[in-house]
Amino acid sequence: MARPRNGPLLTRDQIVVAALDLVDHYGLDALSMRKLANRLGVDPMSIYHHVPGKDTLLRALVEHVFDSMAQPALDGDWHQRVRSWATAYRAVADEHPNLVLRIVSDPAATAVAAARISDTLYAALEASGMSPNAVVASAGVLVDFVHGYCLSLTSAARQQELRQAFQAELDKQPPNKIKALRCLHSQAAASDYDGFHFGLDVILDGLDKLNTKNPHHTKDL
Amino acid sequence: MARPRNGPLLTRDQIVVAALDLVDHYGLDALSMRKLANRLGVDPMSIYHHVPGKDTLLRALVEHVFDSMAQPALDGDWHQRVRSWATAYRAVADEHPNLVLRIVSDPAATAVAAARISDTLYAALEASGMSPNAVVASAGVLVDFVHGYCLSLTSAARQQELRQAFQAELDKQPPNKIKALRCLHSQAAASDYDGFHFGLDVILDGLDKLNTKNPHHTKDL
DNA sequence: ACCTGAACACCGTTCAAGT
DNA sequence: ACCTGAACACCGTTCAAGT
Repeated sequence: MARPRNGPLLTRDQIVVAALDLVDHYGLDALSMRKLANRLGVDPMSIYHHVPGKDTLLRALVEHVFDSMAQPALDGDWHQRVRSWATAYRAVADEHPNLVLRIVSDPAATAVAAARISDTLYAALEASGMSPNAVVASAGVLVDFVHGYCLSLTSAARQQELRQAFQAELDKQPPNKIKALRCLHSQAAASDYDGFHFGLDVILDGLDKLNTKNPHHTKDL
Repeated sequence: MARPRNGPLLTRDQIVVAALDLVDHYGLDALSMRKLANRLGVDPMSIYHHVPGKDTLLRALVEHVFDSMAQPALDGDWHQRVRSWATAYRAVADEHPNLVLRIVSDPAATAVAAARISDTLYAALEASGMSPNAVVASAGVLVDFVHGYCLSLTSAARQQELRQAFQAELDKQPPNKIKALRCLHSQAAASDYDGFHFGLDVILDGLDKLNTKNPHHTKDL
């Protein structure tokens, strides 16, 4: 309760936690330096003594959520290890859906965050016997898929809106062209099927095929 | 030169084209209703007589760029047709990198835009002999990968910044943990290798395997 | 019907001033 | 060293008024 006599009123960590709370509860657009200061009971400008600006603050948010990411399991075959990595990555997105857009769109933040946790992904891929070049290329495919999937998850939170837009678009199309689209639509609306593991399986199978076709390949990607 | 006596000073199409031009040249953040009006030589509020607000305007931009998307080829086997679809989609992102973030993050816009062009993707997947459920799931994987890849392309435009952040992060890591990361780093910096086709090949191979393992499967996704 | 300008409720950030 | 308040240069949008 009693605040320490000497310590600063504000710490960088308090700022980051409060900002993340704001984003998680009210969305990325609801985070403004002024609202954040208000929530911290402080003058807007006080924040600038601990963080250089809003952009740095957002970067710090991304770092913060990746710091709390679960360490992927290190046992099992390489398929399982890759799945474990992807699942841990996805969990971060699930816990902070309002931050996903920033996670996937800020290259610096992503690079820094990814560096902390992607050793396990590279190690898992190396365990498959791929060449270093293939490891890098494969990691790229996996990261891109996971990013795209996390984005689609975020959109799913606004699925009602999406469904309406989709329905309106469907109604404008000639009926003979949209059988498959209606299928997607009803699928997306009704099913609780999770495309995440399906996608991982497809990619892992594809990497298997690449390995058998081309064992110890080094430069013919 | 002479403007028609009766027509309105402003049309929705002029607004969309000018806004896209602003985004393409100066970035998404540089698009403000006020700057747009200025560029059109008009009062900021005049725009609101043709477009209800900024959000609708951004949605219209996405629709506009997808309207100009190349129609994917309809010949060839289903692998080629999927590649053709993905390439056409990617081309849109290449031509409007500053809009990619909006494209992948606005579910309504994406749904509407995708409906216009994804018949070809579904048709291609159906030609592989998959069940309708598998077609939908496979399309999801492909869309997610393409979205993730397009985002990484956008980031690549700011690769210099990314590389610096990455280097800084590398220098902080213990040297024994980062061999693979350094590999990625130098690869990303030096190579002109395109992960796009590699990713498509991996996914298509994975879908092949799924088809042979499980011909005419219907519900065991 | 279309366009305008003033006004409102916001932003991020700089700067000089306080303790 | 840390915090504050006024100020600057912006936003998107409402509203009443013009033609």
